[in-house]
Amino acid sequence: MAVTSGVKNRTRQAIVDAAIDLLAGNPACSLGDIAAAAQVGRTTLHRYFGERADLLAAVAAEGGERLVRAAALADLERGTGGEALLRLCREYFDLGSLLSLMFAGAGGECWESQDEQCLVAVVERGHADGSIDPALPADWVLGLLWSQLYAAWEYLGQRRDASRHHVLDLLTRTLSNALRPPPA
Amino acid sequence: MAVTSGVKNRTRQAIVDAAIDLLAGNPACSLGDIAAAAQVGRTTLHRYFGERADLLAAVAAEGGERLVRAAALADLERGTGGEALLRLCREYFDLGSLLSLMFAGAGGECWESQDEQCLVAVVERGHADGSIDPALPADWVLGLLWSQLYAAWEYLGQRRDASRHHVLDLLTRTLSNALRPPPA
DNA sequence: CCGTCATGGAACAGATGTGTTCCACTACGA
DNA sequence: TCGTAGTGGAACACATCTGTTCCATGACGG
Repeated sequence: MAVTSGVKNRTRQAIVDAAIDLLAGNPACSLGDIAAAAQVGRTTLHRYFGERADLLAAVAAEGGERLVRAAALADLERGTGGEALLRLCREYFDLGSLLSLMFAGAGGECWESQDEQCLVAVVERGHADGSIDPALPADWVLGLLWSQLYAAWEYLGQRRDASRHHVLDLLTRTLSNALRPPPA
Repeated sequence: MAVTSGVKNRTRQAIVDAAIDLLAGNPACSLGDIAAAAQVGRTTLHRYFGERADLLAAVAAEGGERLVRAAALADLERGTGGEALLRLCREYFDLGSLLSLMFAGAGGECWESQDEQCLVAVVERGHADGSIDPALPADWVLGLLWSQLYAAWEYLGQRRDASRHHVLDLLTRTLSNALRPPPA
């Protein structure tokens, strides 16, 4: 049951990708719009995802995978907690419209459930090694990470003249400053 | 034409208030839900706001007024730009669910149009007087302000044990750190 | 007591989205 | 050439939201 036809896989992926892009802009968008964006008939979409909830679940699953992949690329075990968090931030920034989806979709309930614990551990490592202000609770730090990521993504979308690299630089600077512990 | 009946004013205000609360949680919520939340018949709601768009416009107007009022309370002319921005942040924080609405409603297009310029001036004052890192563009700083406000509001909503004052303290600390210029 | 003011409920038509069924078309391999 | 897999279009019933109309009720002042 593992490998379906290559065509089916590609169609399914096209639908999920289109769904992520459109739902990021408008969480209430219609299935017809998604099908059109995926260049697929609405009938075909329903063949892959019987109900809207099925598609949303697939989107959540895909989003979760991308987050896990990004976290893996960030190599969270290396260096101080603060450094690891900044690397993670850079990887997350590449996720693009998925970032908007996290905010629109009730702050992301599902895909973070187990990943959350892992990230909390990184922040607490930062608390211990002095790279993150211990006065900032771990979940506050993570909320900060997400909100600044979203702000950066929006900023990039509105100011087309700003280069991706420049925005990432601003993001890194403000986030690392925000987390920096007081000079003791 | 200025003063309608006191009853009408109160009913209208109740509808707008309910709309702000519900739309903040779900921008696609139905007029029936809003009417129910305002403890008003759907007929009455339609009597005050012929179309959904009319209600949304009233919500935007009310939101704009609240923002302007908050900005006035912050006394933006006083002190350094950085200090003024932190005072503004504290005032905005009291706006509650309106914060969520700003993000859900496409990042707030209308009510900021003229206010935006005023806030940009405050940030630039901060650039000049050395209280805000000049490497951070003004609109980046404002985007940061909004995103952290949203994060703080969400944090307060999820962790009911955290006191309003404590969250405001976290917000102030991280925001002022993020904007602080490098030690030169 | 009577009129009006503000309201709520019921019912309706129209629009939109959803989920389903049925049929036709194309590509591809046996 | 034939059968199958994957697809798209048309049509349908169903649900929800919207905007409107009509009528009944309670409050309040003259």
